[in-house]
Amino acid sequence: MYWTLVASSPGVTLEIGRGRACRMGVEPGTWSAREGHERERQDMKRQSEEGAGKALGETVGDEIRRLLVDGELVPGQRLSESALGERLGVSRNTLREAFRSLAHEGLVTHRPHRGVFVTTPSLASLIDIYRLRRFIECRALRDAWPGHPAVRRMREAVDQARASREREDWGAVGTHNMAFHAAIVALADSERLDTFYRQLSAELRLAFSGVADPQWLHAPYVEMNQRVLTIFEAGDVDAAATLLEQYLSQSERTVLAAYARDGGPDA
Amino acid sequence: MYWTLVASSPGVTLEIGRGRACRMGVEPGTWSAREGHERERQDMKRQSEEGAGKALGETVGDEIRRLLVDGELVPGQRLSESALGERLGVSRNTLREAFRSLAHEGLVTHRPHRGVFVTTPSLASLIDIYRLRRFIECRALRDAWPGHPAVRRMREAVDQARASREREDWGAVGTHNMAFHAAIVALADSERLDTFYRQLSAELRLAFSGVADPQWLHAPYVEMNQRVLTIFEAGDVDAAATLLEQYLSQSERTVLAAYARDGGPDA
DNA sequence: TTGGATATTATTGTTCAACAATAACGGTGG
DNA sequence: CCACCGTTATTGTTGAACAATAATATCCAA
Repeated sequence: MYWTLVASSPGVTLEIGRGRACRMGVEPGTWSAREGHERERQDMKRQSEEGAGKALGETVGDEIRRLLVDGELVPGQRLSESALGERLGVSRNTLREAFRSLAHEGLVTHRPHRGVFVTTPSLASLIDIYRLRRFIECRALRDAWPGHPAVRRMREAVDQARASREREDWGAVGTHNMAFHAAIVALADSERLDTFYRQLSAELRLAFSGVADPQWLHAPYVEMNQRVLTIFEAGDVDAAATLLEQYLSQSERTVLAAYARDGGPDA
Repeated sequence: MYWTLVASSPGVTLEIGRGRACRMGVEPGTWSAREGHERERQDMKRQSEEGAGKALGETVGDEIRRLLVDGELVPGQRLSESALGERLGVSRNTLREAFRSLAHEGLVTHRPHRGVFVTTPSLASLIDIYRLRRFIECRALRDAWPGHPAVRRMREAVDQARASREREDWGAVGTHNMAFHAAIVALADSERLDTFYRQLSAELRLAFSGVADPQWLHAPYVEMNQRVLTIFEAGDVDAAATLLEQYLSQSERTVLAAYARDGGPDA
């Protein structure tokens, strides 16, 4: 059966329905690397080929996100369109599209005619982010259903953080700690809230990247996460939420102090 | 005083400091209209000239946002790059950059190789949005300081909504009602939360646009806003928050019913 | 007629080259 | 030290071109 297509106001068309299924045959096109950074450039292409229907622009965005959390790009850095485009093997236009997404997430800051810069979190940003974390996480924990699937994610995050601490892999400890909090937010069962929280995390991570001493930033909280989880699983959600709030306030003080010392305005 | 520029890893440069101020002389370039939609095209250009350093791409995004809230673009519509670009007088590349921002806000949905569509809010989205509204607004109201400047915005929104109701301008009633709720969120004094809520509002507005009968969607809530405000100003924040929660739940039921009737899957 | 495979077409994805516009830089002269 | 011009590198934007793909139309056989 076929449905008809109804045109409307100029510049737009209204899709009513669609026809039958279609074939999916794909023949990967050849791609020639030129000079320098060939590995990364091929990675981009391959990822885009394997990724199910994802546009190259989005793949580039993911790659830049990775460079950010890996600390290869540090706050304050200017991202030159031509140079970064060359490095990633994409054109300026494609890169600019990726920049727009990243700017919307707050990871980079777009200053017209001046360029795109890795966002330097301000003291006000940190305070704002921590206020929101208390706002969101505590409420999510308090209202949670103890049997929620995300509880399992909380448990896994704590275990993995502990394992990473044994290996003294402080970066991984930070990652798993953050996963613990993301799981708390997931208790609220809101897709939009999860997305929002992911942005907050990414921005917070930027602030961490400037701190000289990641061990003290992450290690102490493994046990605190464990305690929150234990109390929560015991069924005393109010106590768990209260503890979480104290915990977040303490974390905030630590981060603010470290920021003032290492990652301040003189990045 | 001049600071030096320090280069780092390939593809990026690190800006340490900057030189002196610079002149701002601007000579507006000529721009030739060709055929059709000349008014809109010139509007874009003029706005971009007047706007302080805003890139044309962002101006285009704002324009599309306007078309969306004005109902000129309805959910489900496909936005052709060439046609819409022609209509707005911008190139495809510029338009695509604007699309990326809009997609990130959830206003449009990007389906690779298929095009950009005005987002059709699902039932699940509406439920999610309303849950978040209760989550955010009630807490913001409960924790608010009664002397907060946003209280004045709440009052103004109620007054303007009432005035618009007299004129039977239901679209404006909806706008001011939403401004009332945005003001409530502003009580929390969080820049990020405000941005997030703005997105939720925009998405909700999309859902409204498909509803046939805007009067019943907006008119009843003018008085409820008034009551919430009165109780809040009287100092009983808990009662105000409780009333707001009931109010939001009722609104949700109304919207869901209207959605199921008018704006359902058969858009 | 039905169903499935193949060709066609319109659109998106991406690159490239070119130019306009601008901010930063360097110098000059007071 | 400051204000006033050129220079220059970068971003902003365009248009054309081509590749890649989804949707459509065509065809052929059962």
